[in-house]
Amino acid sequence: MATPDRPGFALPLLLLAGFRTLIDDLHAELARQGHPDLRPAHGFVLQAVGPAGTTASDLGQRLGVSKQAAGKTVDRLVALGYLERADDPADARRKLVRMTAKGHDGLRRSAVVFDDLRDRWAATLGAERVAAIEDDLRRVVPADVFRLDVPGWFGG
Amino acid sequence: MATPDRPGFALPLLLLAGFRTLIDDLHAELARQGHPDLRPAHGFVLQAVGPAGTTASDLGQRLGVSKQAAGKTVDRLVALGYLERADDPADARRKLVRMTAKGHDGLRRSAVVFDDLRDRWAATLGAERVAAIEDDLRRVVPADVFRLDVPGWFGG
DNA sequence: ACTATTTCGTCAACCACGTTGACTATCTTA
DNA sequence: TAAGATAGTCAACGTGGTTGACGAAATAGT
Repeated sequence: MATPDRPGFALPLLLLAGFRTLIDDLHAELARQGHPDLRPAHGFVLQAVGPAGTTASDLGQRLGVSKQAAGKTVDRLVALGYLERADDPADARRKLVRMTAKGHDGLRRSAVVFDDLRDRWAATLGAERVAAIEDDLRRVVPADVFRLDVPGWFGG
Repeated sequence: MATPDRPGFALPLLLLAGFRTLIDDLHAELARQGHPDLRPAHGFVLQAVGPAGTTASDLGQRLGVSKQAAGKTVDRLVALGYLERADDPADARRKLVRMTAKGHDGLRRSAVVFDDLRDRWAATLGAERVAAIEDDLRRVVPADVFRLDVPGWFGG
């Protein structure tokens, strides 16, 4: 991870490397646990769909992409068995997007693995330094970079 | 940036958000400074090409992608005027990939902007906390996640 | 020196993920 | 009821990646 002589280059590179390390470890473990075709982007999507379900347009807004892009991603997740579509009885235009049992399983396992990876970081760095990284990043990241604040997540 | 109740989800999200914030700010500023069509991926590529130039195969290895993917990316950057190809007099198979003056300019400006953004983080968090984030991430990221350690970067 | 192997670049086909524009069907509102 | 906003979809396209195949050129091994 040697970086150029300029100090500013290291920070983005290290943030990306940290993210990629976590994601790579997550998906290696998920593949072992029966979810080999879950891709990095899918976790965000499942999370944005939420336990209550959504529509493609709303999903696009939550993820910050167009409704068409969201629709195509839903297509893929449906083909993989993680999501399903259903008609909205109250609005014939709408198609509700819901997680299947497989979707819930994948998301639940992701959460467990992420907790585990965070513990591993805490074992190396100390719990307070991991918390400090999170606190610092929260202070420096605009509140609207991601709007994945779907209430009720894993609340049970 | 509210995240699910599970603690482990916040860390990857915040690392990604931090990275994206820096990259978005960088490219907004680069667009203002005459490089509107420089994309996030291009900075990594220019950096991997280095002042001495490379070949597409070597570039692919440095970036961890196939030589074909590297070749296509070079095509795009050549079309944009950031890179140029030249025959290797010592090996007729090889085609040297070099940065143009525009390429050097873009990379130099990127470094300046990144330094500036890091200073802005230091103004908010304190210089020692930014340094602590970098140190912590270095300890937890495997050494081979990125091999962009091209010697001599911005050394002159 | 000649064959065998490796390496470099490229072509083709494909996939994931994103974009914009256009269009139909449906719901809302004035 | 006519007009307008919204949901989903189709098509075309761009970008960044993949694998497989292939010719041309360099290198290794008799």
